[in-house]
Amino acid sequence: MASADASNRQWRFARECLQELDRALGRLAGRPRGLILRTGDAVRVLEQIHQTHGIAALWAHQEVGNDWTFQRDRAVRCWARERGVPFHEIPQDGVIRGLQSREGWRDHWDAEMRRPLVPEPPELQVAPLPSDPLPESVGDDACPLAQRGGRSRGLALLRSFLSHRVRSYARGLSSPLTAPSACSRLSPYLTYGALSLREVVQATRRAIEQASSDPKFAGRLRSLQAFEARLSWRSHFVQRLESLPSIEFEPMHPALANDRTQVDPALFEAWAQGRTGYPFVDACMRMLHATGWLNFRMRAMLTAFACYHLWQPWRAVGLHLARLFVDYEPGIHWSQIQMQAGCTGISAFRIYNVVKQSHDQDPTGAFIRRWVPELARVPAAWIHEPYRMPPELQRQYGCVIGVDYPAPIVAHELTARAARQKLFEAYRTPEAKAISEQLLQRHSSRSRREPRHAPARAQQLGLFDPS
DNA sequence: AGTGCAGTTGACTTT
DNA sequence: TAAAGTCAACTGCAC
Repeated sequence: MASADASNRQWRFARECLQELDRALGRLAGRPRGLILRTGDAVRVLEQIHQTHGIAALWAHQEVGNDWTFQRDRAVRCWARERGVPFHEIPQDGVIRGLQSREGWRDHWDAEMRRPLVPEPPELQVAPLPSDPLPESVGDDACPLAQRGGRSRGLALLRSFLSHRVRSYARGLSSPLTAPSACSRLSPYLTYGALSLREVVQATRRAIEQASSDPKFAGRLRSLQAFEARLSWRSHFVQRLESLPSIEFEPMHPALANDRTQVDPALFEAWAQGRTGYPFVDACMRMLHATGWLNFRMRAMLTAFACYHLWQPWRAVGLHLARLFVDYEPGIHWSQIQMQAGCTGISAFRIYNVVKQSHDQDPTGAFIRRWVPELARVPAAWIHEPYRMPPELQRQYGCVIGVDYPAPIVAHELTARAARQKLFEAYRTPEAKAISEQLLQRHSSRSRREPRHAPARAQQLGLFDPS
């Protein structure tokens, strides 16, 4: 495996995208296959092709990936310079390399998204080069319920989302029960480039126009606007990693840098495998294991539970989740992990109450029963906190705590309170506040509208809320 | 009919 | 898309 954030479920998705691209390019070239694939060290592969055929120029998308892709691209740039091969990298998603100030960034993003799509070429000439086979798998993480890759599936999802699923978007995205169908599910297609952000934004804007002009579709206007806003937040976070690549390894704000550095193997594994004794947390983790996807709010809750209630290091937490997300996108991921772990110093701390979320998002317990079969017979009254059941009920419902299902690994109210205290102490000092101010200037968004409660909230840390 | 009071709601603050 | 606490305004009800 190339790096600690990579997993076979991601590779399988990418592989399916490549296979479909291969066939599509083949059609343009009038052959069964159109893609020439090479595996191995990028510089060595390029050098070999250059030796045998001569490379006139390199064209690539400008990737904002992890440190591994960054180092690879640096090596390729270096090689291309040495060999006198022009290397063109095309900026993606409105992200700007070498950005100095966030001023005007939103307008730049708007303009990028308005530019016309590049048309498909009428035909293609494929060089007569041999192609390596695609590796079958890069690990044993099968994830059979994961989304399948390929542009046609991405387009079908885009159509179904904008034509009808978007109606339940605003209402359905918070609960893990409704989110799988209410959310667009386009994220992995955007991550792997099977769909372009620009084509998704443009399709969304057409739907917004339709909803604005046709009363029949007026009801979905809010959802569509919320969706477009999230697409722009997506670029915002990728931009953050582009501008501050250290956030993959170092906390943005040093206030807690020397705290929370040790993994507690028992607590961490219980969280990582969905055995915390909190049914809603465990159901979310197990759904993620099984499907490779979870809605945003529940991702945030899992992260907060690990980093606040269990006080585990954000990077270990982030790596585990990265491997489980089929749609792992480094820029979004590390920005979000740091925010939800309280490492940025420029966002409000969100310490979720996992029992409250359980009641709010899964009132009947249907979601828990689906993913935590140990609790299948426990009625709604006890399912959120089965450890409160009297022993005779535990026996009656076939779920003895500590035997059939674990007891809670921490007392969530106590550990939440402790985390809150530590956070506010760490960020209260004048030095910490000064650093927050600097980070805010450089890496927060510039909203076109004034924040609603600017004066009151400026006192606090929570100026900026992406959601 | 007006008063007292428990309980609710919503805006806002604190952690 | 935090949660919990505070407080004032409001509501429904008993008397």
